[in-house]
Amino acid sequence: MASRTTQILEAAVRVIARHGVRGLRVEELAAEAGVSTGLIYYHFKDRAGVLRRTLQFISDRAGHYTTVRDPDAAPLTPREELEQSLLLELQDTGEVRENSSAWGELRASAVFDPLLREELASATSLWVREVTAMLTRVNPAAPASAPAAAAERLTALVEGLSMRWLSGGIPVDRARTLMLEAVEAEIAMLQRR
Amino acid sequence: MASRTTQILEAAVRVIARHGVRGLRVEELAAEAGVSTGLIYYHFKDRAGVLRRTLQFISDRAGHYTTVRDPDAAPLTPREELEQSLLLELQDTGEVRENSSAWGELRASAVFDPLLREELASATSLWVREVTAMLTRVNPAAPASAPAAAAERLTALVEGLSMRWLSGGIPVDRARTLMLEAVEAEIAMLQRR
DNA sequence: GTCTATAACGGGATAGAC
DNA sequence: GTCTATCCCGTTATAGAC
Repeated sequence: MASRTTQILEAAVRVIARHGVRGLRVEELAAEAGVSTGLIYYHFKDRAGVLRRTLQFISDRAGHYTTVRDPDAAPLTPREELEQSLLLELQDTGEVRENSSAWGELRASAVFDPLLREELASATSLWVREVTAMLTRVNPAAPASAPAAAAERLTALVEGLSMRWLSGGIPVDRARTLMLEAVEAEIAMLQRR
Repeated sequence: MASRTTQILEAAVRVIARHGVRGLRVEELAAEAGVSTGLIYYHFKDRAGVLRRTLQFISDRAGHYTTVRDPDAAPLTPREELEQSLLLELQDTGEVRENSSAWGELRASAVFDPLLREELASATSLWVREVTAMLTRVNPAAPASAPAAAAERLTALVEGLSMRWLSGGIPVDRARTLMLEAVEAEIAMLQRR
C-alpha cells in the first residue's frame, strides 16, 4: 500500500505530464491526489520541494528502462529485445505518454537545475549500459567501444524523437519507423568493423 | 544597428537560456533589454507573443551562425558541408549555447502549449528539408524517401545530444564525435540501397 | 495528519502621461 | 514609441480547528 507521500508523488507525475513543470498548480495537485493543499505543504514544505522530490521520483522509478516479460513466452532474439526496449518509449498509451512527458520535463529542468543533474545522469547511464549490453549480445564480435557509442546515439535518438512526437511534430508511428531504421543502421555499422 | 524589437528578442534569448521559458519574467526581460515592461507589451502584445516571436527569431538566426571560412581553402564536399551544418549546434560558444538552450526550452514548452507547436513545426520542417537536400547531394542515387528519413533522424539526434550536453550528461566533444559517427552510419545506409 | 479558511504575494497586463 | 504607476488575478503559503 502506497504511503501518503507516494500517493501525492504519483499524482504529481500525472499533473506534470499533463501541464508540465511550469503548469503544476498546488491546488490541482491536491485535487488529483485527493487531499487538501494544506497537506501538500505539510509533507513537502513548499512547491519547489514537491518538484524536487517528484523529479527524483521519476528518475528513481525509471520504469522506463525495465521490461517485464512473461517467462513462458517465446524468447526474443537479441535484436528483437533491443528493438522492443527502444520502442517502449514510443507508444501512444496513457502510461507511456505520461512517463515520456515527465521524463522530458525532467531533462529540460535539469538544464537549469544542477541538483537534478546528478540524478538524471545516473539514470541515463544505467539505461545506456543496458542498451550497450543488448548491442553486445547482437554482435559479440564488435570492438568494445562501438556498442557503447551506438547505445548513446540510440538512446539520445529515442529522446529526440520522443520530444518531436510529444510536441506534435511527427506521429508516433513515424517515430517508431525512424527508430527501427536507426537500429538497422547502427547494427550494420557494428557488422562492418 | 539593431531595431528595438530585435534588441528585445536578443534579450529574450539570453533570459530563456538562463532561466528557461518557465523562468522568463516579463519584468526581467525588460531589465535585460534595458527597456520598460510597458514597451514589451506595446511591441509583443503579451507574454505568449514574446515566446512566439523569440522562437521564430531563434530558428532564423540558427541558419546564420554559419562558419567563418578561409576563402582560400578548398571548397567543402557535400558530406563536409552536411557535417559542418549538423555540428553547428554542438559548440560550446556563448551564442550557440544560448541558442540551443532556448531552442530546447521552446521544444519542451511546445509539448504543453499548442500555440508554439505550429511555429516549431515549420521551423523544424525547414531544417529537415535543408538536411535532406544535403544528403541528396551526398548521394544523388539514393531512392527519394531515404534522405528524408535520414534527415529526420539526424536532426532529432542533434536535439537529443544537445539536451544531454546542456543537462550535463556528456561533454560537447563527445556529442560531436557521436554525431559524426551517426552521419557515417546514415550515409553508409544510403549507399547500400 | 489532515482539513478549511484566509492572508500574502508575484507577476501579467493596462492606463495614461510624455 | 516609450515610460511610470498601478491594478488585478491566480497562486503560493500559513493559521488554526479537528
